[in-house]
Amino acid sequence: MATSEEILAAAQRHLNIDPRASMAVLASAAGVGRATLHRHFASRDDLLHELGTRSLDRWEKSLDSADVEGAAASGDTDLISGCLGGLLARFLHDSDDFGFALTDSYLTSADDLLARSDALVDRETTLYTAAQRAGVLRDDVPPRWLGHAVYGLLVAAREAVRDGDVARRDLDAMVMSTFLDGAGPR
Amino acid sequence: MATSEEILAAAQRHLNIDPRASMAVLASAAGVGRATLHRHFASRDDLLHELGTRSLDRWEKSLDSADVEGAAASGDTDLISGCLGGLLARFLHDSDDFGFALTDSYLTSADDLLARSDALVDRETTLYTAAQRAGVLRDDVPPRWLGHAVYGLLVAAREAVRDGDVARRDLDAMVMSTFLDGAGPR
DNA sequence: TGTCTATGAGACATCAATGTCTCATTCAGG
DNA sequence: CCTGAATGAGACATTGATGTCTCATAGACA
Repeated sequence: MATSEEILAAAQRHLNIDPRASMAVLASAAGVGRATLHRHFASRDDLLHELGTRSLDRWEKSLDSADVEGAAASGDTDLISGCLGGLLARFLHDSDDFGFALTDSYLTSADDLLARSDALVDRETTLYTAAQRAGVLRDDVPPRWLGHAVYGLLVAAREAVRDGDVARRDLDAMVMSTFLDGAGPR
Repeated sequence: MATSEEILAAAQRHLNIDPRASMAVLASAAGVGRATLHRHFASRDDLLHELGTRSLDRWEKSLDSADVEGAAASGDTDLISGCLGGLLARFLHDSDDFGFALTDSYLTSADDLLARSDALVDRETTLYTAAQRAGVLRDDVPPRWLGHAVYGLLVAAREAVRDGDVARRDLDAMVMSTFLDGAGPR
């Protein structure tokens, strides 16, 4: 008996390969009849919305776990620095599961998801701003650009692993180092 | 009388907003009847394939104009450095028009486009490898990772401008500086 | 064993998009 | 003013996906 969780997990896994998979494909990917899939999720939008929500849940949880607000308020260099590193590692870990959500336009389609996403961006921006003040990140660029850069590197990391150009175990350090120090000579 | 060029331009423009636009939508976006659109491009795949080809043409042209092979072969620090800067500026310029091709799965769908893309990646990797040897880029990461990082920053740049977080005129310098020096303190 | 629930298979209607075709109109060039 | 080519509007058949529904069955549990 397949639970909704198992179906979601299978759908997630398969959408990472083919983001446009039909309900029929997703059903068989979950080893479940199409009717059963519809019993768990009335429509494709329902399914996508649930996955989008969980993706945002992860994101939010990462911000919580890293105690973004605490680090930002402290103004402490080491604390902020560690917070950034932890956050990036969490993001990379999450993108293993929810990578497809990075570039696909699910989040853009639903207003409520979009609103939540904006709120999370704001929380994250708080940290970048504090990091700039504390001298952990450069302050000659808009803090939001730093957020975009992190996002871009997550996309890059996903593709790099997918293409086999970088081993997963090297990823965290490589992305963090590229983000902080860039690609210029050591 | 709309030329194929005008139709392609309109389609390109509109696909940057809505990558899933139907033929009917693309036709009216071009100010043209649906039948006329089909007279110019027999199928949607035809249209997408043509746009994908032109996107790759631009990419290839950028590599040509920057004389990637020449710079790589020279081994000269300044030459390679200038080549990299020029290349990045061209990429950013191209992404104004072909940005949708960055994340959408058109290139992945057609084998011939994919093959061309791979070949261009190889050419680009040549430059990164040479840049590492010449001390222009760090050599403690795989050269292909540098390619992915550039790609990721292009995606980031596109979103940053789209969201109004970075002015277009600041983009070239910001992306280049972020790529080379990272986000760490100045 | 008997019952009850969830399931899979599949039929069915619907819908949106695609690609083809026809026909009347328009418009440029002779 | 003609003529002919290109166009727009729209009809049409087809396809693929969606969502609903029915029914027989397998399996859990009393």
